Amino acid sequence: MNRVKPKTLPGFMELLPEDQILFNKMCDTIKNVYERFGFVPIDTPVLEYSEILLAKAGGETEKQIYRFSKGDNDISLRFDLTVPLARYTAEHYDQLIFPFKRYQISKVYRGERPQKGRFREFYQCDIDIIGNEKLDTIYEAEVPAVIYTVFRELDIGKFTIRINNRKILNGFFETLHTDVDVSEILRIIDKIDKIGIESMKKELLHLNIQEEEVMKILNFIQIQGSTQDVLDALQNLNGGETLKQGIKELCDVIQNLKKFGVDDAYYKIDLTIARGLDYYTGTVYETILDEYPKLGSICSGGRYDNLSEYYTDKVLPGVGISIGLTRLFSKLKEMGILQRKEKSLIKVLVIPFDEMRKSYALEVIKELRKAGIASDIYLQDRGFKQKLKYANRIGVPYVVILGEDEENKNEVTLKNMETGEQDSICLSKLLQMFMSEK
RNA sequence: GCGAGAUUGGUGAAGUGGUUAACACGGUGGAUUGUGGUUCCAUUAUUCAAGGGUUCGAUUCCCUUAUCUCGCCCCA
Repeated sequence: MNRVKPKTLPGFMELLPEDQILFNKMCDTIKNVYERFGFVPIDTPVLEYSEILLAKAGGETEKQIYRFSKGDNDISLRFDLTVPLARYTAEHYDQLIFPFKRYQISKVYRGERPQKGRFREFYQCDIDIIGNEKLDTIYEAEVPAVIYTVFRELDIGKFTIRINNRKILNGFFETLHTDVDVSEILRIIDKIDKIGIESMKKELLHLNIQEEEVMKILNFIQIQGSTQDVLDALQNLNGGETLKQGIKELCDVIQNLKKFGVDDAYYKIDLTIARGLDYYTGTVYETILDEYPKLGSICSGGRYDNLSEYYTDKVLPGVGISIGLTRLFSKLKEMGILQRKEKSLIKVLVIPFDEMRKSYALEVIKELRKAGIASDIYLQDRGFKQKLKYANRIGVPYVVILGEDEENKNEVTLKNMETGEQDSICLSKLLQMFMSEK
């Protein structure tokens, strides 16, 4: 036999059941909050025509996309959920109800070099709110309100939603005397947390920006303090319409955040947030865990003016955000923030003592399941010790033992696996106990 | 795409130019067949990524290839 060594592709996360249970719980929490805020679910194909995904033709995207042909079709794996959403919205425009609030939790694929905390297959948990021609700016505050609720409920420690506005950045850079492309500068500014202010200064000078202008940039992005301090400082800046507009939007968002009930300890204005994706045109967000800033952004997004411009004439402004769940989960695991271990989801395991007891045991499990109690039955013919050992390993809290005595008396023995206590009771009492516990 | 390092069983790993490759975890079986998580015993890699070379002899030295990890780029 020529055996193939079992192995998974690098950059593809695979979990053991106990971790998968944890992962799914996080997923459920996120989904639950999304739905509570009125987002409807959609699902799009993993594969799309390459021309759809590459319509925008950003250089990086093309390099990282998984692309292949099958017959005459040029096909690619989706690398995010926003581009498929753009296509979806354009394609089903006439059947959608706007503002269209949808969420999607799905896997995406990026063919890049895997590294720590970067995956080639990972889950994104997206929400977007898309308007038909117009979208009120108050939605730019609702999105962080959703994120605030999600991370509060995930209970993974104190976090900060950092907020900025691309119009402020663009408006500010208009006032500079330089030919350098704004996106070049933004890219460097975005890296400040990673490389520090000195390296950033060097890189800016390296772009042939005058020292005087570089100092202006540094002074600008170092505007800090309380939300009110930053807003005041911004009001004092000289600039054109774009800057003014950006500042107004930022003020609105901050005010509305309060109305949505977001605790002001959980967000702050951060002028260094730029976001690489160039489709953002207004408010942008990034979220970090306060205790683990090195982890980087666990969730980011922003406002865009025209989602589907490559697919339709309709103007569809929107705002959205995405949680990179796979990375978040793997980091949280690595740092030991997630611990609760459950190897199994069942409440009770039914163990027939011997072969003769199987039909009685099946009778009992049928009733448990009918009553909606998550339960399982051990059906392998092995020693009784082995059966209990199995129960112990899967971590089930209760075991129901069925032997000759029990069957004769029409009872069951319920054993608490933690304390070791056990008691013989009748079936209806057993059902009652678990039903009331639910 | 560029740069650096690694590659020993199911996992974490120690190790050496020379007859049987530590140790730990995990797995399996057992310690008077109606009671598990502890303990004890047994067992668990003819083989050190693949191919070639040096050598009496290589898992250990050299070369090539492959793979992986970590940076850069970019990003969740």
